[in-house]
Amino acid sequence: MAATVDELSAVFGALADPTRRGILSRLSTGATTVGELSAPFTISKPAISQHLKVLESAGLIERTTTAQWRTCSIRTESLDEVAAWINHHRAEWNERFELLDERLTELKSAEKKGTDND
Amino acid sequence: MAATVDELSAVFGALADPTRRGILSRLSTGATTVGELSAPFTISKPAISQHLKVLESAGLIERTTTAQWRTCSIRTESLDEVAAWINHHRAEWNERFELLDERLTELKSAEKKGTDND
DNA sequence: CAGCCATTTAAGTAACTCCTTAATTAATGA
DNA sequence: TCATTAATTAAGGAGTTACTTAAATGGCTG
Repeated sequence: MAATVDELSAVFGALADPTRRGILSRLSTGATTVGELSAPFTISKPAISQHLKVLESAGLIERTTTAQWRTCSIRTESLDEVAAWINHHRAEWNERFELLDERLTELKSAEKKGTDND
Repeated sequence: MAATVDELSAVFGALADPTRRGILSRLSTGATTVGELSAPFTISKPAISQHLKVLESAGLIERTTTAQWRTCSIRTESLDEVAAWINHHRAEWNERFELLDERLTELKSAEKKGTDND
């Protein structure tokens, strides 16, 4: 384990990988085993196992052992933390952008030339 | 303008670092220069510069050059994408957990006969 | 018990991250 | 022009991540 990564970093880090987000997406249709979980992915089972370990230590999933099957299921609390962080910042930023938007609207109505870009 | 998987990874990855989240937090009080931005951190300016590059390529900030100062400011669109992903999953998961919660409540009220603990 | 099944651990590797210091670019002002 | 200031690029190192294959673990079953 590397020097105590804070929870938020762990959760964001866990979500930064498309395979792990895929696992969570699949898991949101219901708890399942590692074998089923790894089916849609081309990578090996040990690789999936490692991803699950990351998700577990970030608090995003729970694993319970039933016979030889490890059932994975989702925990929402970590997501809630992340959502709180994001929404906090979005709220602040959106206030600023509303002010900015007013000024830009003024400028636009003055400029009104109409060039499109992507 | 639609979110691709890679964009999402880039944004989550960018948010997975406490220094970068600190930069964003500071930036939410207003646009500023790299020098001011790096003041509260103990790491070198090039390190901050590198973090800014990550944030910029994730679409979380914008940099404009005015004389020898690079002004950094926040973009919210990437955050919106992330928030959408999270809220999508939270909604799904919360549905499942509400169902679970009902069953647990039933169980609790059934148990709640002789024991007083939580 | 022996063998099978689902999954994890172990070991190794290529690529990436985060940081450093030194050199570089670019604008300002005497 | 030359020195100063602001920030970046370059080069490199320590540590981490994401994968691989091979071996091990733990439970089930014939």
